[in-house]
Amino acid sequence: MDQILPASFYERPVVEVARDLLGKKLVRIIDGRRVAGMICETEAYDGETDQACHARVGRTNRNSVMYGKAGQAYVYFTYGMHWMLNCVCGPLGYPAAVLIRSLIPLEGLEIIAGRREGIRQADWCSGPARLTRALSIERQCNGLDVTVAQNGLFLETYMNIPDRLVKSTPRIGIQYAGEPWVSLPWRFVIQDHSQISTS
DNA sequence: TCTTCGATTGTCT
DNA sequence: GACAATCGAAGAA
Repeated sequence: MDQILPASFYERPVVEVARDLLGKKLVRIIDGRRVAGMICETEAYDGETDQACHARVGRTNRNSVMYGKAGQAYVYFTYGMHWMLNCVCGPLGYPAAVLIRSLIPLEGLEIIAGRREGIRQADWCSGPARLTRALSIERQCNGLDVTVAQNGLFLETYMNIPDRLVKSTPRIGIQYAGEPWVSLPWRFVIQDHSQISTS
């Protein structure tokens, strides 16, 4: 049986957590029903020194959740229309989070289909703003504890992804950050996920 | 108060 | 491949 990831999972260096989040299941309860997908792409954002991280400007009202306890959702609005989902990591008071960039839909497909009408299934959750749209994740999810089921947003164990199937690359959309931040291999993707079998 | 711009996406050429 | 959409956060004035 799949288990909810505990706070201790997130209380580690954010780059490690980003790697280990691959193959986990993101679960959202919508109208009492499970809607879920396997995480296949993540990015790590690490502290105030990381010039790509929102915390580079220090603590603000927007990014304050990142400074809080590991295992919370940091959900923010950008480009005037998109919501992004992150998981807060590391020790209390240290701003770090993992951006969830894509999912493979697994449960509640008919609900996702309704929310992503007219879009082909391969693109339902293949982007950070697409998956929040598909799973109905918006402002009200900011700060939620994702280590308990009662908030309707949590992560579960699912598959273990071996290193040979994990690819790391520079992060997307952060050209403004400058070196070394634009080049750090802090984006993780599952390579060729058709090869993976359930364990 | 005013200006700039973004951890993106969908549409149009 | 290029670009408009769209609005709140952050910083300057």
